[in-house]
Amino acid sequence: MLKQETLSKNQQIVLDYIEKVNEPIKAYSILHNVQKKGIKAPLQVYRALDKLVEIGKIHKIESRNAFVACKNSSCQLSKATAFSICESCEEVSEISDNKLSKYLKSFQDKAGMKFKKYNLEFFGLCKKCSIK
Amino acid sequence: MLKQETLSKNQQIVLDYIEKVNEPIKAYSILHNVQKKGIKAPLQVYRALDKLVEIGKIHKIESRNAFVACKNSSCQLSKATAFSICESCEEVSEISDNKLSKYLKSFQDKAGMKFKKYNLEFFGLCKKCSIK
DNA sequence: CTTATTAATGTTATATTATTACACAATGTT
DNA sequence: AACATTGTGTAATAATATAACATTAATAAG
Repeated sequence: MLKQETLSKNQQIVLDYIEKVNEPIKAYSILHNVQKKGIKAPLQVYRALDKLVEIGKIHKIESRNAFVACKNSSCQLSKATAFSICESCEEVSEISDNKLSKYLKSFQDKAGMKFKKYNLEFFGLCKKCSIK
Repeated sequence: MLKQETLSKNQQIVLDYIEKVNEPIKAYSILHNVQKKGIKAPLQVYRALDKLVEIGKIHKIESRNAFVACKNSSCQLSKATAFSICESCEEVSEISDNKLSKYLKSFQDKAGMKFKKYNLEFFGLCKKCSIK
């Protein structure tokens, strides 16, 4: 039985906006853009973001302090995320590669510890930027 | 020819402290602890941190906004980092696993893009915390 | 060795990101 | 209805990080 079918008002407003922009966006930028919808304070945004991250609807790009809509239906369960980030134009894409995620999900460290979650961020130059 | 054999005064002070504590530590905590050495302002710490990250002497744990000394001599070249993070006690260890790093260094996304850098953070419970 | 260039420092102020604390309202359960 | 859980609203503040500017130290080039 999957939980949390319905989002609250603020969660839905924030998610709608993040899905609309379709690229990583920062919390205070979200705030500015949803003020017309009645959200007034940072905390209202951060609370919505926390919940949306928790249920896998969005991800946080940790190295950029930015949030992006999830493109990968399986994230809601696995919390296993991978991104490519262009260091020139800051374009970010979510990587969904079965082989990679399989490999990382089953990874054990030298003490045999397994992990229930990971976040991987790759850095380089995207196609456009590498020909400039 | 390897560059940057010698660190500047502030860089050395900050690195010494980070190596001494031997666990992830935050910028303002570093600041408090090196004030007796004459470092007075956040920017002095951040500038040293930037340089130390750049030359691979320390790494930033992005999900925690914290910095830790590098345990892995090859990082200075590769900028390829992996950590395990205990979500209970916040213990962080740098993973050095040849197979993993080889796999990730050669990883290409679906467009064939290769990456010169990555950061991977695994989350779970460490040995101590998992038996509690 | 002196001039040019680059890297580092010192300092103040400020920007950006995120949380605490508290009162209250809506929703779901028993 | 009573209770627990989750979400909201608001103000204040904490924590993290950078901009701008003046100066000094280190390096390298002539």
